[in-house]
Formats: sequence, C-alpha cells, structure tokens
Amino acid sequence: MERARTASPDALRLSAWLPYRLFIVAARIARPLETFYGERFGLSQAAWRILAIIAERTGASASEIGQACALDPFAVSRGIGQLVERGFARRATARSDRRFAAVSITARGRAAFDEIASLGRVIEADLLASLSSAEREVIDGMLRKLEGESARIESAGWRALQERAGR
Amino acid sequence: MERARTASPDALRLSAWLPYRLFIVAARIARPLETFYGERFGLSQAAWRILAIIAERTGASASEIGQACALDPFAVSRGIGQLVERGFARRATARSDRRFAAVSITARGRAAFDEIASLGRVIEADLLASLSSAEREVIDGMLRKLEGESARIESAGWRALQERAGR
DNA sequence: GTCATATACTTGCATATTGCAATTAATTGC
DNA sequence: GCAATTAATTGCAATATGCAAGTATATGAC
Repeated sequence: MERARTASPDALRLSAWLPYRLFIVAARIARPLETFYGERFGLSQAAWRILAIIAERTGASASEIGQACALDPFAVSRGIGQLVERGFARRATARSDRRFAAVSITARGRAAFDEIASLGRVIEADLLASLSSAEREVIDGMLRKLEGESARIESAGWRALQERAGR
Repeated sequence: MERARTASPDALRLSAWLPYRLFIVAARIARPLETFYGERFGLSQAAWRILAIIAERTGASASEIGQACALDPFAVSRGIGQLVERGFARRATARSDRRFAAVSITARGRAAFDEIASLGRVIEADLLASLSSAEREVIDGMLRKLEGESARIESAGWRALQERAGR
C-alpha cells in the first residue's frame, strides 16, 4: 500500500516560489493600510492609488493616471468618481484637448493623502529596517530588474512561457 | 498664478514606494499565469493555490490549506469545490477527526498542476536570470525578512502604524 | 465646411466575486 | 448527556468587474 505521495524534490513548492513570496509580502502589507483608508475615508484601493498619483501630479488626465498606477480606464473613471464624491478631487477638462480630463487634488484630498502616506512611510521604514545594510543597498536595483523582467513576461504572454516550458 | 503643485521631496511617491513596487511585480507575473490556468482548466487563483498545496501535501485539511496559502475558510471551501467539480481533487473526511476534510489530488489534478507548474518554473527562472549572482545570493534571506516583518505589520494592524506615524 | 473616423472618457447592465450570518456535523469538556 | 467549541459549508446580500454602448471632442479627407 502506498503512502500519501510527496512532491518530487524539484517540484514547484508554493511557499518557496519567488512570485508567490512577493505576492504574500505585498498582500500582508496592503491589508492594514487598505483597512485604514477604507474605514477612515471610504476609499477603495484604486481610489487610493489615484489619490497618490494626483497628489504628486495634480491635473493628470485619466489615461496618465491609469498608466501610472496600472489601472484600466474603467477603474480609473470609477476611482476618480469616488474621490470626487468625497471631495478629494475635482474633475475638469484639459484646456488644450477637451477630450482629456484634468484631475486635480483638493485640500481635503491632500490632507487625506498625507494621513495615509504617513502610515505608508512607517511601513516602508519597518520593512527596510528589517534588512541588513547590504540588503538595503541592493534592493532598489534588484526591484528595478524584477520590474523590467516582469513587464517582459507579462507582455510576452502565457503562450511564450508555454513554448519555453518544454513539455 | 501658481503652477501645478509638485509633491515635496520626501512625500510618498507611489512608483518608488517599496510595497507598491513589490505589488506591481507580483501582479504582472500573476496575470499571464492566471490567464493560462483560467482558460486551460477553468481555475481561479484560489483554486490554483489550493491545487499547489495538495500537490505537495495530499490529504491536507481545509484549514491547513488556508493556512498554507493565505485564504480564508470560505475561499478554501469554494476553491476545493471548484477543483472537485473539475475532477482535480477529491473530498473525504479525516479518519481521526471527522470534522476535518482530507483533500487529495487526483491524477488529472496532478497533470494540471504539472502543466501549470512548468510555466511557473520558467517565470521564476526568468526573474532570477535577470539578477546578478550577488543579488541571487541575497534574495532568499531578504524575502525571509520581508515575510517576517510584513507578518508583524499585518498582525499589529493599522492602529499600531498610526500611533507611530507621529501626526 | 462637413462627414467619416479616431480618441478619451463615462455609464449601464449583466456577471462574478466576496463577505458574513446561519447551518450542519463532529468533538470536547464538564 | 448536554452545553460549548471547532471545522467546514451554504445561502444571500453587497460589491466589484468586464464589456458594450454612449457622449463629447478632435482630426483628417475631400
């Protein structure tokens, strides 16, 4: 009688698989922050990201925002709607080309952003503090490479992966 | 007349904020893989994660699974349901304590897992190949620290963050 | 000029996903 | 034996998401 089968040594183990590990860290961090801005300001994750973009670059268009925070046009439109509803942003049309929106942050929006960002900075500081100075030195470059490589993987799509998976 | 306001130098910039950068990498990688197992096998992200867990540890209970892949009991139950529906897993009750489920992988489930995992391994290899050997050497330890620190941040909750945000 | 085409964004609606209360089933403590 | 606890599931309401269609503006052909 055979015992419960255990995976072969080179099999993919979720807890050791790099993308899953990145995902877990990102998800754990996002949770408390999301709870905060959700309860305190009634914002969705999309709205928070948009707020962060217009805090940095007020007057951005919807497509610029989508580009900057990886949201599709529908999500951007709804996120802006949520911000406007709560008095955190204003919608206007761009002067040059009136098809474009010009989304600007209000004083209340900036106050909310500052409050959320201050928690965000604590989180980042905690994460960095847990690393050695050598690790802190390489993390930026490493993330830059991972950002580039992941963009390539995404744009190549799963068919490209499958061809190279050799099976 | 004042120009569009630009954020102060120490303000949080989304694109440079560590948690957001981790999230972006994880999200970009997840997308093509998710499309693959969604189209090919009709699996949700939760079901794929559960499949990976039972591939490694067949006969796991729902709570073990939830623990191992960061899903709440509802999501686990639904994910198992999806796997069973597609013939990738079997539900049984544990012999010792019959409140517990014992979820085992089927041959078809293992075949699907192997197919998905082979793409997963290509992704991981690509990511690692984009790094220098020095970076590859530190990444494991670094992730371990980030996993630990993010777990602390999550369990402490947003109130703890706010107290330390000093505002 | 004007008419077809393209672009930017928004809205409505059908569908999926999620969150949570309530339920079932089994076990444990007293 | 029976209240309390635990594991898992189900039903349903709330929410989010995907996408077709709509509005408004701009551009290019002629």
